Amino acid sequence: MIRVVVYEDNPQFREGLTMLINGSDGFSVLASYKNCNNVAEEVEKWLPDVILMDINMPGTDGLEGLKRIREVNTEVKVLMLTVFDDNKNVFEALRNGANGYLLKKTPPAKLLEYIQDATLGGAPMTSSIATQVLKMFQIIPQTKNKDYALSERETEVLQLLVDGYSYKMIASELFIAIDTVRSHIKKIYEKLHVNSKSEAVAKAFKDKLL
Amino acid sequence: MIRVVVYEDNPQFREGLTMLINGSDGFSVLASYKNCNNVAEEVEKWLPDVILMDINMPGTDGLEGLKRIREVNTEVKVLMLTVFDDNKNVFEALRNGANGYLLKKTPPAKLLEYIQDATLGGAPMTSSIATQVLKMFQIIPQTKNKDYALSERETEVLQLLVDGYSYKMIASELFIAIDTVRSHIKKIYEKLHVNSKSEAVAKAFKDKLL
DNA sequence: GACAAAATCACATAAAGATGTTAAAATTAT
DNA sequence: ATAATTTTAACATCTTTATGTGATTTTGTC
Repeated sequence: MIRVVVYEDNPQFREGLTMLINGSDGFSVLASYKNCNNVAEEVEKWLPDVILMDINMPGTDGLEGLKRIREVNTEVKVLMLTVFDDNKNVFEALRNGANGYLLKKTPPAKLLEYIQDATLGGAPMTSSIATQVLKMFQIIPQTKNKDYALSERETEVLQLLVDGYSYKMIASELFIAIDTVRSHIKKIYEKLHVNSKSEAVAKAFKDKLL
Repeated sequence: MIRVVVYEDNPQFREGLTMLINGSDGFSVLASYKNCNNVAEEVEKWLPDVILMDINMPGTDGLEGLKRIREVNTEVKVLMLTVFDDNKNVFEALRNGANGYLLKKTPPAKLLEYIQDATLGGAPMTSSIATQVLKMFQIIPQTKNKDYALSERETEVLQLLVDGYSYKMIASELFIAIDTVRSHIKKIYEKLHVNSKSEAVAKAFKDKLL
């Protein structure tokens, strides 16, 4: 039995969802609420398998509700429901640990399937949402990770430079003489084609060297 | 009729896929290949709706094949097939425009469903893959953009520091005295709570200040 | 106009960093 | 085993940076 809690402000839609789910074998609505004002306590009380969460609700909305849920429960599957596929909300929801993102126009049979899918570890999404998600990935620039062939020790020293250590601090951290630190850094500068600490640090960030 | 092209080096699996798809109503395999060596021409020749693409193949592998496909065709749906859910490959594939990612152990009925799902704009993924994808989103840090209330001039100076300028260079770049540069930088350090150039640079990157 | 914040500049000094040269151990690769 | 690379280290020197203190000039705001 898949146990569901519903958050949806529209009474008609809330009732419709409840009837659909309760009327289906293997599904049961434990409770339904019209906002997320007390979502943390409610989730801890019911311990549902799946939460259907409307995005747009008066009072505490779905995104905020999701955050509060994840503070107390990382297991429950949360499916976001929305009328529009708003790019920003999709991203924000997934970043905050939503398990799926569905448009409200999803047909009843599909909805049940999606709920089950979520309990099995899937990430059910309306296809228009899925398309958006895939596009987001393509926006993310590739980690170039240029290879400057830094040795292990050099990488270690660079890491400390990035962390704001002085030569003296690096020396004591690595139990080597300060002149050795100089040697390493000189070599690092050669390899990175820079000639100052801050340039090396900037390059480390830009090229995601660490 | 959903028109499919298959790339898979294992003859048994390739034949199995072909028979499954051809034996199903509404699906048809146009061609199947054991590597991606000529993937661009093949895709342009067949213009399939969906491509099933094995990741691990001798010669040109699936990831490289995907890239070549996207250079000539952004419409065809490409579903990656793999034995293991290797995090790195998943990310790389989605970044390069894959439409879905399936484990080879996917049951035949599900596979057909996934193929159809892809043609409808979905992003079919085996649930273990979907979980990984969702986790990736959570790794992406929110753009905090902390506000240290740097003045316009200070921001300008910080930018030059990040670009590796020395005090002297900044002075000549901004047509001010080097002591003025010192003043600004002292103020910047106060505001950022740091006390060296490289720390300021690191902080600028970390907090996406520029 | 008064006031506050920002930008400008100067002088001094101690600390940190950059650079060159040289070279011995230790480790790794061939 | 020999060569190549890496890691270690010392010494000298010059430049840059960090920090303090104080002051004048702009600029924007009430």
